[in-house]
Amino acid sequence: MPELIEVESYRTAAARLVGSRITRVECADDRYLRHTVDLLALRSVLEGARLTDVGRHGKVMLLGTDRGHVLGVRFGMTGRLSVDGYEPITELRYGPSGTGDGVRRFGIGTTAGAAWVLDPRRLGSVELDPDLTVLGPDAASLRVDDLRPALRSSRALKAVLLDQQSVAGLGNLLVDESLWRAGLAPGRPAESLGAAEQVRLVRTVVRTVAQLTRRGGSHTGDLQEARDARGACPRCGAALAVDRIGGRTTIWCPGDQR
DNA sequence: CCGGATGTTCACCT
DNA sequence: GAGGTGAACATCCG
Repeated sequence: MPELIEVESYRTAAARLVGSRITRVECADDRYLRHTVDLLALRSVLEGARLTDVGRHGKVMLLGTDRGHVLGVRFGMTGRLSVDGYEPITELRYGPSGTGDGVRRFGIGTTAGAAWVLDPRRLGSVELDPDLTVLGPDAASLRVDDLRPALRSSRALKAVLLDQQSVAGLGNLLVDESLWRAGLAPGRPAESLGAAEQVRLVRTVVRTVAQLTRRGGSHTGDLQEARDARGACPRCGAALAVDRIGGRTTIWCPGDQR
């Protein structure tokens, strides 16, 4: 589930722990720790530290501590966050909705409560002091000047938008929805966009993220229903195309998107 | 049984 | 170097 919108809801839930002290760190499987030596090392760095802030960049949730270290949490496709039993998102399309121990991949206990990452497919990960310089500007506040360098590419427009190095936070659903709203074909070379199209694209991405956030998730787009049904374009009624672009299934309207 | 799924990474081609 | 493809990760669902 997690695209930027979902991770933002996790960030909000975790923010209630700000100011507390980390008392324990749990991780049953070291494979979940990326670029982080092991659980013992992570514990020595985090346990006893105070949680100073909870941030987010793209799809990465960032837990800041008073020791200067930051813990980055990625949720993969099926990761959810549970804070003292409260889950901002409980319905996951590609994973079970239960909270069994088998999916509790990573946990942080604090003086104010505990947070658990529930991730059946284990596609998420946790990383100490993640390198954020490899991520592009956050999609929620994207500006056309920030995206222009990435658009100077011969790759498919959709592939560029999915690349977290170009712009951080967009996933398959948000990209398809944004391109459909902007009337831009996903397979067009990114470099073929004119100045007006670039502006339209960025404006549409920002608006789409904001609107679907209010609606409650990346799956609440206008294209979603037709996407699930492989149906007709909600705008013009023509049959939607199903292609593979940027390595992902892509639903789009060849009539409306040019 | 098979294929695909809101993600990322890596090996291997062209 | 740039890009593309396919596999892998682990689980559920149609």
